[in-house]
Amino acid sequence: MDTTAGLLADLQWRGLVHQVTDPELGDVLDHGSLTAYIGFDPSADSLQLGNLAGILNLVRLQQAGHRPIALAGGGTGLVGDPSGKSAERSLLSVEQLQANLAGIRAQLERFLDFGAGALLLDNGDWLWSLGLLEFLRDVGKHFTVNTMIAKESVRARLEEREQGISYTEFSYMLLQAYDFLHLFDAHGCRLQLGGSDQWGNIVMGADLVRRVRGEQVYGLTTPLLVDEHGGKLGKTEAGTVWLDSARTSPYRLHQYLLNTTDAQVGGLVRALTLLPRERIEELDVATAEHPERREAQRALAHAVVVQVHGEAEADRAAHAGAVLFSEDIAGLDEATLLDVVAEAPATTLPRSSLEDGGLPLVDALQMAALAPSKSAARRAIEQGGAYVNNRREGDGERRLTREDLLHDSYVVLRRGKRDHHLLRFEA
RNA sequence: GGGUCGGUGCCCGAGUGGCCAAAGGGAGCAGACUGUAAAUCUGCCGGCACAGCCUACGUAGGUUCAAAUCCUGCCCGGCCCA
Repeated sequence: MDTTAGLLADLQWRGLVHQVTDPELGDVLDHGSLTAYIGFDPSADSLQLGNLAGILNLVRLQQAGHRPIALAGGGTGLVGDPSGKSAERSLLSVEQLQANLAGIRAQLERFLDFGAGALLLDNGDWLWSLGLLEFLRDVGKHFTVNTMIAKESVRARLEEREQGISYTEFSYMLLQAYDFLHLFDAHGCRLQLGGSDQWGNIVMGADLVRRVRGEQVYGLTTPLLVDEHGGKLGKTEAGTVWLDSARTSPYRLHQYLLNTTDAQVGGLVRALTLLPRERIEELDVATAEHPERREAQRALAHAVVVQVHGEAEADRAAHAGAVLFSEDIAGLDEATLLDVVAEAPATTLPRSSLEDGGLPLVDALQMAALAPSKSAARRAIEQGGAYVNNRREGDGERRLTREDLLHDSYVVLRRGKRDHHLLRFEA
């Protein structure tokens, strides 16, 4: 890894730097080894696509010779961060939290080399044993309520007429500040990274270390990645895009990224892949000159799926997509058909359901979860948004019969342009 | 604890006895155009046995021929007072 260009400069070029507590951070990073951390929210048992940018920043740090710490918020997760939240969060149970931490741990191990110095810590390890009085005297004393209520995340909630903020969430920022102090003491950690919504929390942590230990530490935030509609990256109407293949299949992940808009793709390639600068600049040119080829989108989708699920899964996802969107399904031989459709969700039904006049297409669409209700399924059909074996159907009364079976066993349903589902009929 | 304002469909937000499955906007879905893009245009957007019926406006009751709209209890939240 070429570090002479400067790690911070590279991050800036990638559009991953929103704010830095001190411009000298660039020099500090380039002249010596630093320990840095990012906190991950354990509100689910899997990380999300949006977390990938943070994970990769840790990877970049490690590759540049620094020591990354991934901090799972097992303690703070019990309290809930008010940042960016308009409403009070519901509290997680301890058991739920443990399960979530285990899932997240497994995912992080794919990216960071914990054998080579990287650390994975759970702040529950020190927050659980922290006494209230000790905390109030040692930490609370260093902050005035005045600055606390001035924080954007708190002020928003104070001004909001319909929603207040509980004392619990109000205290969150102090806990996070304490984390930084603890990591500084225990591991010499001098840098905290986070999304731009973490700026306030990060600054408080850096302040605390400065006041209590008289040492200079740093903070860096990355811009929040958003999709073309200004929503958080990886949040779709169908749900969150997860890094866990059981929640979001590699195929779905691949498709999600392949559909990135031209305007967005450059930024995502920079943030979500470790591709070298020259390669990324090639892709920029490709997008500008031949947007219809979507080379950058393909590279993005491929790179991300390789990182998250491995080479084989990435290839399968790409191949399946290519076939599903271009060729005539009915013409495929059985092996190819199954191989391709294996990437799409599938449902097995008894063969007998095709008897007695057939299975109403409306029911089939609903069972395949391609429509939330029969009414919606009927509408989709009548509007021309439903396909059987990739042929459009317009009749709301349509029934599936043996005539529709491919290779005597399968029916491929499609809703709209891109949602496929395999029905497998067995005796 | 007292006062006061409020809880409407995925979200925001109108409605304040019938014309309300509930204006408007956003999100979402489908179709056309395209490049499995963006923008734009069109349609849809509670459910079902679908020209009809059922369920819905925090919750439980009540008044009325008729309630999201009126009354009462309860739950939840904001603000103010203690």
